Amino acid sequence: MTDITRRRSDKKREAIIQAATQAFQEFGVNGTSMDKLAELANVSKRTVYNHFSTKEYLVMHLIKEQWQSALVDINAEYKSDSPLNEQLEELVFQEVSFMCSDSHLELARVAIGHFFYKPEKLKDEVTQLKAQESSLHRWLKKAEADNRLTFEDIEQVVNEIDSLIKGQSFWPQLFKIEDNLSDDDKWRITRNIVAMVLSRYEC
Amino acid sequence: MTDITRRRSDKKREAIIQAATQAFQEFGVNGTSMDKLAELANVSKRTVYNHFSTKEYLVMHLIKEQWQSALVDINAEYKSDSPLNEQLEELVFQEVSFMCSDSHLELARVAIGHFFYKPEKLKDEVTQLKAQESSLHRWLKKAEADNRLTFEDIEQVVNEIDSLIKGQSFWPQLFKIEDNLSDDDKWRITRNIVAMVLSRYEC
DNA sequence: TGAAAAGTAAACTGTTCAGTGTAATATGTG
DNA sequence: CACATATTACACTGAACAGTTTACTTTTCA
Repeated sequence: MTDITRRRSDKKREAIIQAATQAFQEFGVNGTSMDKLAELANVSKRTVYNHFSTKEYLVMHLIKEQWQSALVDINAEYKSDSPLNEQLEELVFQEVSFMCSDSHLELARVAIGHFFYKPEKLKDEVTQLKAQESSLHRWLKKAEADNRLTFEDIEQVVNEIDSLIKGQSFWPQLFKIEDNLSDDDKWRITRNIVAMVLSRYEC
Repeated sequence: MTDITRRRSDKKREAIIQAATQAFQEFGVNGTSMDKLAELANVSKRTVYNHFSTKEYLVMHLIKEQWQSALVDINAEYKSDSPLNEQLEELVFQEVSFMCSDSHLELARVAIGHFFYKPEKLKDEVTQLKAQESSLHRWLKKAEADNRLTFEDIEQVVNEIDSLIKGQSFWPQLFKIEDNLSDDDKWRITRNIVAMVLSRYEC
């Protein structure tokens, strides 16, 4: 198989993925027939099936692919010589931005539409997502060890911060109840969250 | 039409509603065929259609019916001679209990399953739900007028509290990621939320 | 008891849709 | 050119499913 052949094939494949990504978000997996999809991708239905043997494979491929591209490493080293609010704002802003990013929302929409009535499967996938959230975890631990924050249950704190982030930058956007956030919005939300957290847990 | 006739008819109707409620939660609206439903209700398919002329009518009936039964009036009068934390805890506890009640979760599951890819319709329904949330609103306003709380944007505060409540007593339960909450859990969550809010906004 | 109301079983219609089979065509390689 | 690989058009299968029709039975009640 040569480069050029592969290139044509890859273009078709790309078109399928492109169309599927968009259609699944807009109409849902169930609302998108393979015929419709092929038409949107400007590709014959048979070609779709040559690349993805079943609809389920296509869906799973998309979810995993988008997961990869959505997974931006959020990292913020704890610094004992820098103000807490600045550091935490930096971290929370990254989380807020990630949560309301198109790539993450799109992924969440497809995944939820696909898994909503398959809670066992959903649980597995969510477990993976949780790995993502350990950066905040680590930062809080170090700040506590450094005697600048005090709390009893770190899981509780992470939960609270997570709730504040998602409640303002994820759930409303997921259901298209609220518009996308501007950078100003994100910073405003971030500052309020940090102010709240520090007023409660700062020593 | 006499009482007894109505009684047989009503029993059938009740069985249909009962079966639909359960099946829609478990398998989703799309995952529940009218044949399956009739079988689960121990009723002929035709009888289902005699009571509900289309599947859509049945779905909407259920959503509205459950909405009614779920809508417990949450009320807490602001009292200037009573500690803020006690009052707010009472109020937040009511909201937490409502959010993670079976009736509310069931409603949310059916509604989200039904509306997930119809954002326009969803928006309408959510607007109605928001009326529910004005009790917290009123309480906060009075506490501020009484100079015991200070904040700039009340919407912001309501949003934050709402996020904290739902992030711990609604979303995880909705997706069956977390088990139902015990009363102890609810109080623990409530106390933490109130402590956080007051540490930030109490004068 | 007999008429009206409600329910039942089962076959049927029409549509949507995932997935397949096939024969023809296009594209690129050696 | 000859060969291999991809793509296409399109007809087809088989299943699921919303909603209907029909011929028949049960329940209620005047």
